Amino acid sequence: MFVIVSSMTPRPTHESRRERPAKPALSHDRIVAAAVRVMRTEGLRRVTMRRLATELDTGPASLYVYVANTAALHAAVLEELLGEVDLGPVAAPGEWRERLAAVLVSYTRVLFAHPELAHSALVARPAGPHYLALVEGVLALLHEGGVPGGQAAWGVDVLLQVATATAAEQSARQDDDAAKEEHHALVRALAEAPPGTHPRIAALGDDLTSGTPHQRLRWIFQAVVNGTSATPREAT
Amino acid sequence: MFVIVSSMTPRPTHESRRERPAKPALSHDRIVAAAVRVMRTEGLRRVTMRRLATELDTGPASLYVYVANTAALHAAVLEELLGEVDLGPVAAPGEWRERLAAVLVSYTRVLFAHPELAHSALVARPAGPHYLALVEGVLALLHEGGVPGGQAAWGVDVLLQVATATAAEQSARQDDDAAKEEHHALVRALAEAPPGTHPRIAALGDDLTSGTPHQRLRWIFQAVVNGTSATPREAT
DNA sequence: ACCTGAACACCGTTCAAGT
DNA sequence: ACCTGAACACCGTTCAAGT
Repeated sequence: MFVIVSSMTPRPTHESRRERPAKPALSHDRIVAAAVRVMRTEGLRRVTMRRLATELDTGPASLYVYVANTAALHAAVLEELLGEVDLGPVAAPGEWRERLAAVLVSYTRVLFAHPELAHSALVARPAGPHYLALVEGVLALLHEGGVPGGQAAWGVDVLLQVATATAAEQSARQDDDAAKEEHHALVRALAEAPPGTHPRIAALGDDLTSGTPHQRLRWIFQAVVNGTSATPREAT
Repeated sequence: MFVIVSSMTPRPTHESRRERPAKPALSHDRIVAAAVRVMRTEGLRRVTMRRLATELDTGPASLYVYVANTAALHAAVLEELLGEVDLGPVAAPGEWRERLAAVLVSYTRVLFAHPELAHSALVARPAGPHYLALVEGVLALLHEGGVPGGQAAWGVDVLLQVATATAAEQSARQDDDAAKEEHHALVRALAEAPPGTHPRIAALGDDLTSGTPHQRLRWIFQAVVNGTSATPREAT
């Protein structure tokens, strides 16, 4: 029995590494996996080179062999998370507009779950397989809806941008007290704008800030899809 | 003559302050003014509590009497900069769509000049007079164009959001080598996507990344205005 | 009330030196 | 080639103590 156990234990390559299990080699994948882990447990704010170095039991300088900088690290985390977007509606039956909205809502839901990530997604667009699959899915649905190619090509960008920006905004408010206060200040400023100098703001009143985030998001998707579908590229 | 000069020199209130001119008292305005100064000369990245404290010849803790945190500071800088947006087209003659596009282009131009600010503008919407004036101007033009109030109320948000996000993205690429490389990676990934799995991306090819930033921006504004104008709120 | 020194708890990134 | 220690040059924010 002793013999069997002994034969199952991998012999360390170097005598000097006998004490603990050999430290697994660093790699881009291992760093990103650690980053996702830290983000889920401590938030993206803690996904720093130094924190990750600690997590991987090394020094911060070592990470620069595999990751160019902090922004690239965050982009890689986003690409990983994008795997959670439900692209099922692309191939499902039903009205194309409804299915497109469903995909975009799924995308925003993923970002909502990770507020700070949405913020970084606005600047650092990922270029990985999950992002490409999302773009392909949106394009397929616009194509099915008869949207001309040139318009779809530019429209997909706007749709994802609007979805990302909305998620970044809403979710920042969700768990940041200062952001919440800032939003209240805007609502108040809009409500108190003098009709003399701000007739349109006064005329619209509460309407400017009406609706739930979900209602607004649905309308925004509809409006951008309609605009994309109806606006020829040569118009300008 | 000696007497005259002497009488023109303001007597210091306290003997102990005689040596140098009295340090002017801190205030929100003085802090924001210093922040704008530092941003123009060193970039928003240097607009930190500590840098500003140095600039104002005090310690970082002192600033917290007037500014809640760094995000609020950046929002105040943005509000200040928004004073540069040209709202002339609002009251000028001409086609309303053209004038609306002109206002939005002016807005993005201001943000383009200060890349990092655009980024922060996506999260921290200012609530100051310059921002209100911009919202009022956009609403006035949508009203002139016969866009129903409810749609204009929600549309103004989308228009400013899309303008801000585009500025943040384009301008980040403008002066950040890493961001430039990231964009190239995306262009490459789109160009190399296999037609088998990504038929729509392959079909559109270069079209996905075609056009100058200005051309794309013009089309985006047109499309969002068209969508806002054509999409009733009860649709969803 | 306003201001501050000092401290706490962190950052990103580079580079020469090691294996 | 890969990895690292150590250093450089910074951060935001709080709090007890002073004026």
